[in-house]
Amino acid sequence: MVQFVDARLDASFAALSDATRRGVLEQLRRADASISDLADTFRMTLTGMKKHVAVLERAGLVATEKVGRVRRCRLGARGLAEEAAWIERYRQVWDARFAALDTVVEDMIRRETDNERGS
Amino acid sequence: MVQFVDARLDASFAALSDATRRGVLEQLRRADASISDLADTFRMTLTGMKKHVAVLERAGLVATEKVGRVRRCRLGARGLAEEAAWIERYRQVWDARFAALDTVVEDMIRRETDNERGS
DNA sequence: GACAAACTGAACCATATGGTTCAGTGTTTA
DNA sequence: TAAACACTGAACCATATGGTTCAGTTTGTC
Repeated sequence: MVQFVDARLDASFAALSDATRRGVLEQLRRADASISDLADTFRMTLTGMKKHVAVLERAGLVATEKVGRVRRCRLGARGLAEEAAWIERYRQVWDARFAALDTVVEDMIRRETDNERGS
Repeated sequence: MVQFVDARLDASFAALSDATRRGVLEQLRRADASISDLADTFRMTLTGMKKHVAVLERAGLVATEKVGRVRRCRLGARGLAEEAAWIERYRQVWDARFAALDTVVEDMIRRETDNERGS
């Protein structure tokens, strides 16, 4: 199973590593849109935008549906729970370090004021 | 400033989009390591691993320091706060949707049991 | 001083990415 | 039915990525 999670994380982090694609998610967060709408927003050819949407769709972050001649794009059902969890583990490590650093600094300050009082 | 954040997110999400590099972070989370150590763990040439470390370093996720003939690698100071915040915005959207879906489902179930009781 | 260890840099390779143009196909609309 | 619209697919291009080998350089050890 680990490999599946790995592949999924590969796909979604790769999808998120492009500013245009993050922008597309931002736009879809507000409202559904067609490929044309998105291409227009990001001043890009339809073909170019379609590729970006395909990347987001493969990662499960966007879902699309053809309605007449328009392809309606909306946020996908998958969410980013795995990704959030992965990142959270690291945030904890870093937070812990900063907390440790804080303690050291506080200690230093306390000792300094003590010395001042003493002298 | 937006462009800086954008470039940073590009770099860090791209860095995270490779299973080997996520593995390197996992290993460094437990203990610092040399390029050799990491290359050994992931059965890769030194040169190959050095490139991965360079990617992580450019993204600010890893910091390195040459000590004698060894390059010591450890988790970088930057953390993943920006990334966590970015993802969190989307998690909220998706959570809200699932909550809404839950309400609908609960409603359906309630109505069904009411009907059963009524008939 | 000689040799091994640990890294570094250049060069190469196959494949992927982010974009384009161009030539379609199917769908509305006048 | 003709024209316009929205998309789709193939082909192309430049550059990036993930790996390798090979030939150094620096540092530690006997």
